[in-house]
Amino acid sequence: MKFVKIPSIAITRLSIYVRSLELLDKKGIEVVSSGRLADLCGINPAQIRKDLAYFGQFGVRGVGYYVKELLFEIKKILGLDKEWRLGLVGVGNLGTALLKHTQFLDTGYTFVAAFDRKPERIGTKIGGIEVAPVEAMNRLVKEKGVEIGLIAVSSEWAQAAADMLVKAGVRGIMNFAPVHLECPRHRFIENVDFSLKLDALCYRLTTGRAV
Amino acid sequence: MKFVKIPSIAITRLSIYVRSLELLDKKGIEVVSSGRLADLCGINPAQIRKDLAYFGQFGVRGVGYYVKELLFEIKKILGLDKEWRLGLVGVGNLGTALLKHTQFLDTGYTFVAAFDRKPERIGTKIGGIEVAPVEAMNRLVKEKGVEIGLIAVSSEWAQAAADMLVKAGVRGIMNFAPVHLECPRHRFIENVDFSLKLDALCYRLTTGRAV
DNA sequence: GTATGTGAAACCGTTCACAGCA
DNA sequence: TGCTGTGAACGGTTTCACATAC
Repeated sequence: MKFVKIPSIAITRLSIYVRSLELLDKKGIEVVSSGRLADLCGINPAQIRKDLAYFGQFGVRGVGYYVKELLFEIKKILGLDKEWRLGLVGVGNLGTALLKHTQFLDTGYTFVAAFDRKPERIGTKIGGIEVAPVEAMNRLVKEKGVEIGLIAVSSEWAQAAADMLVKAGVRGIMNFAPVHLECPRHRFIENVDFSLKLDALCYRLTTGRAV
Repeated sequence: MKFVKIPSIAITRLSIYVRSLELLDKKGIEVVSSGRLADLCGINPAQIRKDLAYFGQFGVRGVGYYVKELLFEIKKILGLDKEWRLGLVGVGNLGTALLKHTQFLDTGYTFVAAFDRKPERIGTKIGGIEVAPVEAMNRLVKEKGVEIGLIAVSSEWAQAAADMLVKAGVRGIMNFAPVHLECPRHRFIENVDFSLKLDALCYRLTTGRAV
């Protein structure tokens, strides 16, 4: 077994391939070359072959890749061959939108719990999930099997929310607050920070640079 | 004048510096070294100095950077020394959350228009903005001076929304739909794609790799 | 013939280390 | 002395080009 370092961005690209492959599969297309897939994703064909090579040999020389097979393999690599249970912290505007975001339903993600600090929100039902007080987090995370926590609270409370999730045993966190969070080793945080993206857009519009 | 290529990620880091500098400024701290700022942002000090060096010399050797001055300069570089007018396309769950997201108010962004296809949503007022039909886009973009368009429609409609915005004269687009959009030259698109981030999180949780 | 898989080269971004200056 | 500004070294990612296999 060879140990090669896998660029973290390669993982993101695998997700992009999954999207295009699902589209091809829906159209009934059975075989795809790295060149064709590259066009669909806007990525260099050699890049695609290299990304796949990190994990094995999935293609047939002179032919290409079988769509269903490759889709299955990439999903297995990413861990998308199971259902993931999500817990939400912060049922404000964004949190509510996430709970109601039914598009999660076709992909392997399901909300199983939602938490908030504010008493007036406790007990309300949004997207079929009853909002619980943060004090119930330890218990509910275990009961419902929450594996990934989504943080949709204000910047000031985001770190506290992360700490509570970690303490309750959650190992993966998606943070929507525009702030850098700390977490212990073997816990993972991904940040979704759209104000950074807005700023980048302003820079581009101001300078005309393609960045 | 020297032409050096500026890494696009450097622009994102400038936004991060702005956040930390605003915090320092609020605390009344007047001078900061690259080392101290590096600690706050979780970034290498040499990286910070290099990022700033792309745009000029803002520090004082032996002293550091004057917080207010550096803040002013970086904001000018990013184009954040003005108010930016936003237009929203798609007033569903996410779109509604964005309109109500009052945190935009303290940063230089303001929503001035919102559009939707669905007749039942037209005319409703959300976050002080009246929802208009997409047919009114050409007129309203000019009237209200929309500079940046936010796309919060489903994947199927995202490209159509982008085309309409571009046709109406919008040069910058933030796309929240999980799909790759095409646009003409000198138009800029930034994608906020949290399903890619979720997938990356699953990979990390599955493999235990820090990526 | 055609498309994959992969070493090697090119490219780009980060970090080091120190010269330059207050 | 202390910290910035920056050329050079380093490390990682992307692209090329071709051997390999169907």
